[in-house]
Amino acid sequence: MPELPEVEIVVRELRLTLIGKTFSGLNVYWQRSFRAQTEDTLINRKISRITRKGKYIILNLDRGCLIIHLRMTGQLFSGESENYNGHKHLRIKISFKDHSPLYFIDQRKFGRIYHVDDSGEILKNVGVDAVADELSGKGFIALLNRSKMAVKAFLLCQKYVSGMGNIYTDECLFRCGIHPLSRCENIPDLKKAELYLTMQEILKSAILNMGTTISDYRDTYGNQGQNQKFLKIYDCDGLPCSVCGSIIKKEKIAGRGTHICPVCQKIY
DNA sequence: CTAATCACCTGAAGGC
DNA sequence: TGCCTTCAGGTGATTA
Repeated sequence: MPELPEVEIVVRELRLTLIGKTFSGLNVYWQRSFRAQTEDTLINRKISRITRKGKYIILNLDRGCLIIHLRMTGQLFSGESENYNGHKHLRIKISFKDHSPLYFIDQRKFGRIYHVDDSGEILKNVGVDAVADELSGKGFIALLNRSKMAVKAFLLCQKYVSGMGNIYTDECLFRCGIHPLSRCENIPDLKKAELYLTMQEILKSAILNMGTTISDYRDTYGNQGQNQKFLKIYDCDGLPCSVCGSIIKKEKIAGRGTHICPVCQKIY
């Protein structure tokens, strides 16, 4: 469910509510949602800093860190707006010394919370964040030049660039007129640069719109995002393309439902 | 190296 | 109503 913009919203909110808090309790209702890869206990650890890499949320503690991935249906709720005790999909409840809770709700049970000494092992195969300052246009083009993958598979694969998911990948490729099956190395340099700029713009404006809510995504207060109102291709199959009027089709590419304008998007 | 398929899970939607 | 299939914002392992 959540891709980079949705995770970024969650991270920004968690910074406001969790920094400086000290753990006092942990209840795990679905064992596989929680992985302790350290001898240390969470109790009495204090949250010092909260960061993000791709779709991973990293709570840095005074010792070790807690890494959270929401996968498809994971949600973090601060409990400020509602009490989620006894919720059907409550997998983990974290309590703090000030008695405030953090709920991890996850219908499909794919999400994970890891307690580790160091984030290195979990993040070792996660590439540079798609909106990080370290990823320049030149750097992005260099990564594409080295890949023979279909561009959709490349963007979905998190090891080169991280944070892109199915929605934003379809949106970026449509806006650039690039067919998702295009081989990265075959895309003209000008188009590669355009893809970089489009990716920055689409992800950043989705953050300004508080993320995309198709069905499950909510921020930590339970609010929906607004970005779904601005999607031009995702979930638009059967509708006319906003640029040329052709009917948008949907097919399976890179293992995912993929939305394409058959006229606007060119295969390279 | 790239691609395809399954596995992990629950629930909503559509066909018959 | 009910049963069956397919699909869903993700990713990791395994197999061609």
